[in-house]
Amino acid sequence: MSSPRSEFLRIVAERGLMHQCTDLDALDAVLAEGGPVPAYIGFDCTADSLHVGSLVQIMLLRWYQKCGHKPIVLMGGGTTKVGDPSGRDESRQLLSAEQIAANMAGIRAVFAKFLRFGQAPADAVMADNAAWLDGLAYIPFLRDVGRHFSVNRMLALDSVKLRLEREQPLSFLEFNYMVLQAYDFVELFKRNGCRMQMGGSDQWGNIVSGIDLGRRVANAELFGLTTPLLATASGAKMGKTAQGAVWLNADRVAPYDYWQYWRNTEDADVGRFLKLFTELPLGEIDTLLAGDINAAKKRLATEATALAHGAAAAADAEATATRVFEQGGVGEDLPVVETAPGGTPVYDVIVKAGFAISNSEARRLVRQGSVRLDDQVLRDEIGKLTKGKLSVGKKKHAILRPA
RNA sequence: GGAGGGGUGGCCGAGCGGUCAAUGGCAGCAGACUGUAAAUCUGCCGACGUACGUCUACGAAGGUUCGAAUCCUUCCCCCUCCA
Repeated sequence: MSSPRSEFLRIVAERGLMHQCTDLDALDAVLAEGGPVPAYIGFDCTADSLHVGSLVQIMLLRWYQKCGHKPIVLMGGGTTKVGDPSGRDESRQLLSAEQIAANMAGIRAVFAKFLRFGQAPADAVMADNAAWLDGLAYIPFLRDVGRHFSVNRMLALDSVKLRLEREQPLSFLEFNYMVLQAYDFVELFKRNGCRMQMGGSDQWGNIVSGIDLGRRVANAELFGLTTPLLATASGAKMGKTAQGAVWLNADRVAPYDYWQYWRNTEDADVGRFLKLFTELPLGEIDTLLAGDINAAKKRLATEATALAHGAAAAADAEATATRVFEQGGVGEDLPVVETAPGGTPVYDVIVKAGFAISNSEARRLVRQGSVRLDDQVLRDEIGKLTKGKLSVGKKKHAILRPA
């Protein structure tokens, strides 16, 4: 297909958001007809927030809505009880119903930042597959849905095949996951007229299963579209740092740290990330890339932070970064550590600031000469501090303040 | 059910009675170089303690021994082949 007629597919192609699509031409025709076409992406409720690893999918839904279509966010309240075997060597730990409910609430809050929810035709809606999965009756389900699934074919799908090839166990529970996900798609078609499922490229098999099932049980023409599996230029998974995942909610990762995450993007990734994780026009991105690479990174950081935390928080993060890194000062967004009246030992302060996970590690940092107070190297690993700017290495800074 | 193989630090993977807090690789952290980048080189990398040191750790529980990740017993889990 040379040039898509629908705005959505054009953007998706231009920005590198698409990996595979089941029937690009037919989908293009449907989307170009005008009128909101509902499409969904499913999210497991395995944590109480989403992280940068899910950001491409979130951006996809955002663009989808911007193009006048209706995004459906499907919460896997039911499927999370089963666990998706895709891309994993071990089965997921089973979560309790309470945990799942709590996680769902957290994820909902993340989406509120990225999508417009409401009752209008192109407003986003949120669904929970527990609504139809929890009450399923086993025998009727097997007869109505199970008979359409070929075990022979399921065994050939990557999610199953890889596990078997690696001689890792695959329980019958997990084996059912794709059946349930396929059923979700059909159920969303029946309930919301949902025509398309999107997801990461590891979801391809699950998505196609849903399309097949839709054709068989509902005579529906459904579509699938996947995003590329993202890694940094040096091969690391997106969104993983030493401290853990880069979460999208401010409780877990402060806007300042979120901004820093993007600021430290590898050179080779800046262009790709600007297209994927900001909404800057392509022309402007080209201009940025033609200029100073560090300016482009700052722009990336500010734009991405604005999407997740709002423009004000993004501006604050950037202002703090400028003061700290370019002017050697301090900024309001730096983490604050309160010190005890008589002073708090250096190592203790380092741990409290989150720059080391144990006293031993903090002491080591001091011994290595990596710790500074107001840009003066500290050598005494038990010395007490009361106030000033504490720095560990080049990037970690915190403000000490007497309690 | 039978036969065999295996469970070691975040991961992979050596060790197979003392010199083992446990080789090596990856990941991570810091230093140098730079641009808050990458690559490269160097150092660090269980916890607690200013330090001599102490404690916890090699699937679990017992045992043998002056001394065990290493030997014995039982148990749990995983894999392969056979039924």
